[in-house]
Amino acid sequence: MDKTNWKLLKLLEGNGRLTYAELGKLVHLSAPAVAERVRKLEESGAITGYGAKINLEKVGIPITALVECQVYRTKEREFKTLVMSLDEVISCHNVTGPYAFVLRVAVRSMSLLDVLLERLIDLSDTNTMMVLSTPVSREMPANIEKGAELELD
Amino acid sequence: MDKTNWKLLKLLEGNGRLTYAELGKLVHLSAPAVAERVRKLEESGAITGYGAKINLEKVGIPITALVECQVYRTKEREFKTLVMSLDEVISCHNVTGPYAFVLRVAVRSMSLLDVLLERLIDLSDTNTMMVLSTPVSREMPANIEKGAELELD
DNA sequence: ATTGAAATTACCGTTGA
DNA sequence: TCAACGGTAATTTCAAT
Repeated sequence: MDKTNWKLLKLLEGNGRLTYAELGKLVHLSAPAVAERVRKLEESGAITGYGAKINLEKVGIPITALVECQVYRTKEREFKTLVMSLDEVISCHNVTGPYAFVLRVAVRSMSLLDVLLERLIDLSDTNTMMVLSTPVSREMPANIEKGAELELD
Repeated sequence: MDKTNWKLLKLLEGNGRLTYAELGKLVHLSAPAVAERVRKLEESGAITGYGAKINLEKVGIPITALVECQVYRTKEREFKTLVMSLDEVISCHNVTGPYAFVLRVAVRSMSLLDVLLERLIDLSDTNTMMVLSTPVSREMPANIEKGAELELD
């Protein structure tokens, strides 16, 4: 995990379709050298895949909310199952503290949010925060180079 | 925004490197037809780009936390500026409710989390939840097809 | 179907442990 | 001396048109 690999990760995070030749230009390496590094990053699980970035507003899903869920003691497993089955749940974090789960949900309309919350309320006490804007959104921290000359993996 | 476009979005979300030919097979369309659809999705801003998916643990960043920040009335702008400058902040949502901002942060060590929280505390009251696991994480809702034959864009 | 580009392979040189 | 890494070049595959 040297500085070059961090650069590659950051470059691929920003544009997952850069070619090895292009990456090579940017990190001052040959295409095969880059290919080998990327292959190892993929093999080690550091890179788990490549995906399109989607603007939910532009596809007709204008509403997103954060939902904190204080799950009833006996309903933990049931809750997890429910959450994983709900299409509208974009992310679900299991966290420390009284609110065991924090969900990010995306819906077409407030009425759909309503029915969603109804289902969650059967198994938990919820606290809902509507997302007004998202000034920061990325896959990994910026400027790792600063503290990083570590031996990893 | 017909059913085929939803399928394309979902396929590209899962694998941003699928070729037009491969996509064509999966949605029963010719490669050029798919290319044209994807081009329009990109042009309209529905697809904003393509990126690598990164496993933070595997790259030596094992700790992530959610931080709710109740920003002091007079410090809103200053807070936003600070947050956008912090490398460790992966996402920042501006939300309704007393906690104006919810951050997701990723760090190498608890001591780094400590210094990060120190800086936030100057401008806000914070509540920190350590992320134990993330059972769900995706870019867009699953199974949009259900309610969706809408005319969008 | 053709053209061009990118991925991959093979081979060799350098370096550092 | 050997293992790891990078460069060059040739080949093959494959995607875009």
